[in-house]
Amino acid sequence: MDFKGFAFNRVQGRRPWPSFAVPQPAKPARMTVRTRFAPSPTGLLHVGGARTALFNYLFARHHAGAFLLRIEDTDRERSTPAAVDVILDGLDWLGLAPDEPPLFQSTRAARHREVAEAMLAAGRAYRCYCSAAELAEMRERARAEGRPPRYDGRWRDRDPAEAPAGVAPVIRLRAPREGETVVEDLVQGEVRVGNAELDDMVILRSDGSPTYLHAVVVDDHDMAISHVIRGDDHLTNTFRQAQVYEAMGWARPAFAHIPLIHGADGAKLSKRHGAVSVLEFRDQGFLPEALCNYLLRLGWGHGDAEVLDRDEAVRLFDLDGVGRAASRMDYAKLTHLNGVWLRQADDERLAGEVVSRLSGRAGLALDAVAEARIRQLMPELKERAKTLVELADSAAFLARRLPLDYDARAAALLADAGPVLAAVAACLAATDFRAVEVDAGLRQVAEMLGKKLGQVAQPVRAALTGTTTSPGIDVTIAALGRDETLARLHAAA
RNA sequence: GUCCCGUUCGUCUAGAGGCCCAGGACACCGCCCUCUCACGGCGGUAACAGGGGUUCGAAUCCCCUACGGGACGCCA
Repeated sequence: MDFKGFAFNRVQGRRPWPSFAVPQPAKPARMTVRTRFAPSPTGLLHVGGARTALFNYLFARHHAGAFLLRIEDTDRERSTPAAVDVILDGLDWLGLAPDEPPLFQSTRAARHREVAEAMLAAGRAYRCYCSAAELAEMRERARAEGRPPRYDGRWRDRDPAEAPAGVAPVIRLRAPREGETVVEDLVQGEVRVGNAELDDMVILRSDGSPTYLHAVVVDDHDMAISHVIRGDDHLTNTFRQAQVYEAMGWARPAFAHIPLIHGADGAKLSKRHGAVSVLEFRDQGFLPEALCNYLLRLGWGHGDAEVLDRDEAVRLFDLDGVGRAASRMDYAKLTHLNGVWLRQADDERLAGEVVSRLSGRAGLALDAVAEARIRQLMPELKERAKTLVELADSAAFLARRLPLDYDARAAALLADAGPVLAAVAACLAATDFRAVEVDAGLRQVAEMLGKKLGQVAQPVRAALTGTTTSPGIDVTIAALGRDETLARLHAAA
């Protein structure tokens, strides 16, 4: 196995990879499950890619194997370090860090060329001197005649001596013309195609660089990948890749093509469908465990299981639970799931998220006092929010300073609430501001005034928060504390 | 155009010949709980794409049609 191609330089110093030590025990390599996620750095990690990564990760973990990352950056035009960081950050956030340092495909060009040359030497590939114009014309004619646009193999058996001068050739795979290529796909089942449908694909470009289809095979082989789990847009590519394995006499990995994710309208997922990038979901206040949970259930099911943490997912996940049809993003369900995970999340962690999301907002005093209030009320706040954005909004009143802004409904409630607020203030002043005492006090005031509890609580809520919704008024008052509560009551009275 | 894949409530799915006049979850609609908002509880509307077979019996097996998606580059 050759891992010399690993590029450490780009990732060094930016994050601690879980284990830099590459575990290569004496175990038979083929028996070990090794999966990989192989995105091309094009600027964003979208949810489809994230789910592919998740499935690869879960499958590897389930089988006590390794999960690897390969950055397919052979397209130097589009690949930038920033785009690589987006992928790394996204995976990191989702908790899908690979077990070995990422392999950058661009560092492996020499090896790809070497394999292509070997195929050439073995007669399993040949040089083709067709010009771009020639190929275009070939496709054009085929299309006009209603045939599939294929390379016709004109240099397949031609004497290289006839090569036109000054033309740099590409290397093409000498693919079988008869029979058929069969792929046993772990998700799609047995898929077969007649070899006559396939043409001799280019494996090495005229500039000596490898094509994607070729590089992937060489890298998967060299990385000892046992299971290739990828989007089903690659299904038909698999036939050609299978032929490369064939030509090199390499054992094929197992393939599993998982269906794609579509937007709510059933069309291919794109920006116009709303959030598609995982970092975007992070900014919109989704928790990584919620996104993972949602993505897991998209295209995979296990009985009625809906809410699954990482451990359960690892325990239950396997390819036989993966469906075959494309699924649509459902933001409502994701949001619901996020609420479920939010309620289960650690208060301290959520308080930290809220503080960082609130800091920088105008009119807020995020001092130690405010943070303490947020922490204290967090168990109640998180019960009511579906996203971190909502959570932060709902906590903002704890950090506001007088004078408060009242929204329309709150203002209406406060219009003639003076006497009620005064009575509440007077009553509370005598308590110790613990929730139970506050509750008892408010009930007393209500009874005294001949009002229902709600008729007292709502104006108070409006006076304290500037809005008409908040956690229970008793715990809200307790979190705000004596001085702030009384000050806000007086200000609104 | 050619090839490949797919099709269960609006959405995600359970279902691998009788347990299904199809179950769960989200969304939606009622009711309950209740100081607001949530949470929670209870109940409801809602699907096997269509047509042929096979079988005592089909959502489950076969064929056809329709629709949807994907792939056909010296992109990845």
